[in-house]
Amino acid sequence: MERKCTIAQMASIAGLSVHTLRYYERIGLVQPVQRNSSGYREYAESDIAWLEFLTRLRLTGMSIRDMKRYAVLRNQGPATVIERRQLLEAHRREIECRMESLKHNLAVITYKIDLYKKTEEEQNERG
Amino acid sequence: MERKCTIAQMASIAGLSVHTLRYYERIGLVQPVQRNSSGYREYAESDIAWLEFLTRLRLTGMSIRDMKRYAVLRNQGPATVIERRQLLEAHRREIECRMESLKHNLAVITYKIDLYKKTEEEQNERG
DNA sequence: TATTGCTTTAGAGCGCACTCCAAGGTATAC
DNA sequence: GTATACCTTGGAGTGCGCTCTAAAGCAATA
Repeated sequence: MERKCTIAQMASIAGLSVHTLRYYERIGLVQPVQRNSSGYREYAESDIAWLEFLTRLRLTGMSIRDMKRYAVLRNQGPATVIERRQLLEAHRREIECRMESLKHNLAVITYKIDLYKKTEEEQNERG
Repeated sequence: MERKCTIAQMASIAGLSVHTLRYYERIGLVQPVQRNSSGYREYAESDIAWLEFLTRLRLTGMSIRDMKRYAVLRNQGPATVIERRQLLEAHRREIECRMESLKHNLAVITYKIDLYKKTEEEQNERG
């Protein structure tokens, strides 16, 4: 017997707003959630992992459009594992690329910070 | 004597669209550009470095709002170097944070990719 | 002189990813 | 019963960062 939780509880667990949870369901990122007799959503514990993975994809810059592609494949079952892997691999390459770019730009920004420090020292000497 | 260039040339050099160049000027990220007798913009070579630095800030996820703050400080001259350094240092911390998060999420995604590979192998054996 | 291709402006439009609202139903506590 | 705190929906609104349009003027070439 799986524990159920309300949308507010799930929002708190998954670190998303209730608005976002409903939005994700509406656009098909999440399959229709079970309802109780009053029509309230009843999230299952098993939904947590999926929402967390979605959040990971978002945090790493995947667009909702691509997340949707992934979600659709996932819903189609085991036949799509190759395609899903390829999608993730493409995303991984993008992340790696962006990390490289970040690293480089970080170095330039650090260089600039050091220049400012020098300028500050000179201002102190003159002042 | 500095070389001048048109907005289209600058767009090509800076890797931004002419729309974006005008937009950046309009919102004050870039100070009013010199004009020739016909009212056309004449970018100076010295504008390139600033536009490239702005692009670096954007690429590293700084909001236009914060870039504007930085630009305003810069326009106020040497008196603001400390504040500018602090702003960049705060931004650097954010970049470092995001890189850490990317690194972690990348690991999870890689883990998932490897799981898919295993599944694929099993499917092949059974198939 | 006409065409093509650049430039100008104010202002509108767009795509994204939410975020919120109004109007109503349900659950719990007092 | 009633207060309040949650839940539902469709649809509108928001903030961001551009991106484009219309209407006009300027420049270079045939």
